[in-house]
Amino acid sequence: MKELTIQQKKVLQCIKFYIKKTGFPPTRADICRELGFKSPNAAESHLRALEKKSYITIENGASRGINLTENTAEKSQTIPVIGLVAAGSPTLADENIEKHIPYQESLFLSDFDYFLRVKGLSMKDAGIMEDDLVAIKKTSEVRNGDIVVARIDDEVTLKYFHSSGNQIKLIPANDDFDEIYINKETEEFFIEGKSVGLIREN
Amino acid sequence: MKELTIQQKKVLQCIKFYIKKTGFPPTRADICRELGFKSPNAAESHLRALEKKSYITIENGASRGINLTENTAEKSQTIPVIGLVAAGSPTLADENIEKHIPYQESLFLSDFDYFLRVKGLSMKDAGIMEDDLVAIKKTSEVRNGDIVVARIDDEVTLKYFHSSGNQIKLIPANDDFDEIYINKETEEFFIEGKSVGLIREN
DNA sequence: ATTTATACTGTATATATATTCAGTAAAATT
DNA sequence: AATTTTACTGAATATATATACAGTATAAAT
Repeated sequence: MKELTIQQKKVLQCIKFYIKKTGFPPTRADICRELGFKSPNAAESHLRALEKKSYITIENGASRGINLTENTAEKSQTIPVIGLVAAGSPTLADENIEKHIPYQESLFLSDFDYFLRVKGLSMKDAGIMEDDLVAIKKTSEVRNGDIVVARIDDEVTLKYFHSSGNQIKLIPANDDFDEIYINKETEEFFIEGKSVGLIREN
Repeated sequence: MKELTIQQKKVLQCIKFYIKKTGFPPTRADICRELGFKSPNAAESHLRALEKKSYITIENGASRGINLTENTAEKSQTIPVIGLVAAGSPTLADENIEKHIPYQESLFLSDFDYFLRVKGLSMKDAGIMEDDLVAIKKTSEVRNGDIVVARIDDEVTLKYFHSSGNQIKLIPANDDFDEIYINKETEEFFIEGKSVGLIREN
């Protein structure tokens, strides 16, 4: 997929927006109106450039005969799947994103920001198995008993959360693993988010 | 939403199909071609009827200015959630359907037919917990090791499947539960489908 | 019993629209 | 240094398209 110029991106965005708004693609004149061009040929040439780069197809002779390519058409929103990397927090940076999966609003009861790919079996008694995708909502407002994504010294982990006084307990759901105790005052600690759902692809 | 006549339904289907195929709505002439009308006014009148009944909106003067109404536009399909009822098989009959949840193709690796709401903890070591939604694909082609929905004497259960010779073993993933042995020849037994994924809403 | 909606054919036409041609100019590529 | 791509203006035009008008006929609603 060849890169688009800034203007070409604007035209493509304009087409997408127009379709979203009206349900049908724009004419050359419509594009000119939206983007301030004074000649329909300005739109025409951009369209042909977009066609050449395979972002759209054009049905010759048909009015509004613009069709967004499969890659170009906005599918239902997608949610990134992030690997649980030992070092570094789960960011939405490209290099951490495993893939995107289609997302439907109201898939879970709460909205969420990304899926975390689970490594290891430290939460197996909570029914969270290796390679499961845990839906994570980015928040630091968590309650005792929540399953949270916690970062301690650049290490990220998924555990039950329990706080009392200055002490935070991170509790695994597996007897083979140990509880982690953190002193709020002295130790660096951060809650990335909490689990609001789970998907397993098997 | 007023009822449509057979012809109006055909026209509406034609519009939907055309948009799916081409990415933009049909002209009056396109509709005539698709449905065999000889006058563009046949299409025009149907369109105005559909507009009157609020199935579409028409932007006057614009070519292909047809827009499917929110209700008319096909949303993502929904998948039924079925309770694991002790007696009786999970059918798609209305009385068994708990609710529908939005479905996105390619949510799981395989397609599937319904979600089964899990009762009990007989599969807890497989990470399947109470109230989880197991995505079930209706099939009787299962392999050893698959998690299957089996029906024995009108009782439905979710277990690991293992077959050897005339004997079928249904194995729970919980030491508190017993394995079930079935003789293919003598006992009535039926595989409803197999698990291809899981969703947990928490 | 009368009106309205459905379901078309057939003709006509104003205009909406794609598309070509002729230019200009700067930036990027070869 | 020469060519191609980008990024437009401006004018012209064939045709794609919506839409009105004149009919015919049957079914449904009031």
